[in-house]
Amino acid sequence: MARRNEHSKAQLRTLAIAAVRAIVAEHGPEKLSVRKVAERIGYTPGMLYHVFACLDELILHANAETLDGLLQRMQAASALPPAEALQAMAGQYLAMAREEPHLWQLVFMHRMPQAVAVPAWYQQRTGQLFRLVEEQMARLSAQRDAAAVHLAARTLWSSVHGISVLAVENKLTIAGDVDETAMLQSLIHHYLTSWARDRDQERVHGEDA
Amino acid sequence: MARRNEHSKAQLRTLAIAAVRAIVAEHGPEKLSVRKVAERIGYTPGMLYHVFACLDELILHANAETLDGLLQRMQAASALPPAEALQAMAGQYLAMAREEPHLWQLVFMHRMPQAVAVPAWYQQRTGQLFRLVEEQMARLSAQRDAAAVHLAARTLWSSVHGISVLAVENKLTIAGDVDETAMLQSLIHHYLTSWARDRDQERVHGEDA
DNA sequence: CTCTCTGTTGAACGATGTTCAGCTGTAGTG
DNA sequence: CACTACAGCTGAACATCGTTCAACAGAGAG
Repeated sequence: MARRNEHSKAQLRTLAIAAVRAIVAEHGPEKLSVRKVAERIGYTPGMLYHVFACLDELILHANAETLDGLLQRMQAASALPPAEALQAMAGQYLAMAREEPHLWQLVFMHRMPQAVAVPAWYQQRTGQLFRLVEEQMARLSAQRDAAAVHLAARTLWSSVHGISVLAVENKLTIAGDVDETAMLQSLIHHYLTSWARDRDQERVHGEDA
Repeated sequence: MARRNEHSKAQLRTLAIAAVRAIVAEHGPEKLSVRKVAERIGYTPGMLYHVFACLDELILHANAETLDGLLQRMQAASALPPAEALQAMAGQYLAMAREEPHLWQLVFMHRMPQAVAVPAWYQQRTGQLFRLVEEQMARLSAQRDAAAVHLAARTLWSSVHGISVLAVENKLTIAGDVDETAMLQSLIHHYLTSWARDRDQERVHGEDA
């Protein structure tokens, strides 16, 4: 039974990643297991450890594909005028989260085991997401310095993230329906309106009205 | 060895919840297990199932205490002028997340098993958090209708949540340091500035600049 | 045709959440 | 004070999990 040589190492990786995504998309992240992945691609669990260091690495690769999908859709929106582009990007984030809630739950919930750093190839993806937002913020207010754009982009995108997480996990349905799309629009509209107007915001702290 | 009767059911619950919080605070959420909780309070794992339905219920109670702590600190801030109050509330959120990162990770990461609803007594807590924010938003713009306040409060607090989650999980340290306090201040300042000014925002969608 | 090497297996390990028959102390009854 | 009945708790068991690794078997080289 050993030494089948039906697939190359690269093929096995691709197969395994696809299996992870299929299992999670169909049955949710909590049903994912090494054994189920192996069974789905017709191998034994042990094999996966010749191709991935551990389950976390496999999950990270599956999540990278999800992020790549978002990156693509965000890039498609980046040609619009900045405020519209950011609205569209956030809309794509929410749309993807609604289309494949389980795959996004996998992205959100996954944590590296105890102080083990996220690999560079993965950080590069999340970095790119922020960069796309930064680009639009810079277009919106050209005279702002890089640090201000950096801060504002992270602020805005973390906020979009927060709304999307709670939406995907149905933690907003408490006490009446909420329209997540309206929340994202409200967030971006108001944040950008004030941010673009006010050039010295980084020195302003919350005093009084 | 059976039938010790040293503690009442209520005492056992309190002991177990405290044990969960101690284990998580010391070693992180991933080190939590029914067996460790039982060992810490000098009982066997089986006992816990006479007092809680499952591990998730125990975790939910531990998380409720964390939320209660935040509620208290937020309530203390609610006497300030609205904009300051919201800044202070968000500051408390971040402060608590930094003081007890592991306990907050437990709050953030916990999911109910597959479409099982969060119990009412827990939803009440998260509802209260939103309500405290709503109150301040209402104070800020009295002529806004309830639906607009509802939406804005959820938008703002979900955003605060997003920034705090990413801060606790160190997912913002990608490509240079970020000051989460500055992010929260920026978010609240700009969102409120525009929201309080613009009374017809709910009909405004992201058109062009 | 044989040897070597390597891809793959399958069994094992320790850990997890959860269940439950059964034991053993405590409380109530006579 | 003895006895019974019940309830609190145990401890072993089950199924599952990620991970490891000795051993095997098939492909390619000679």
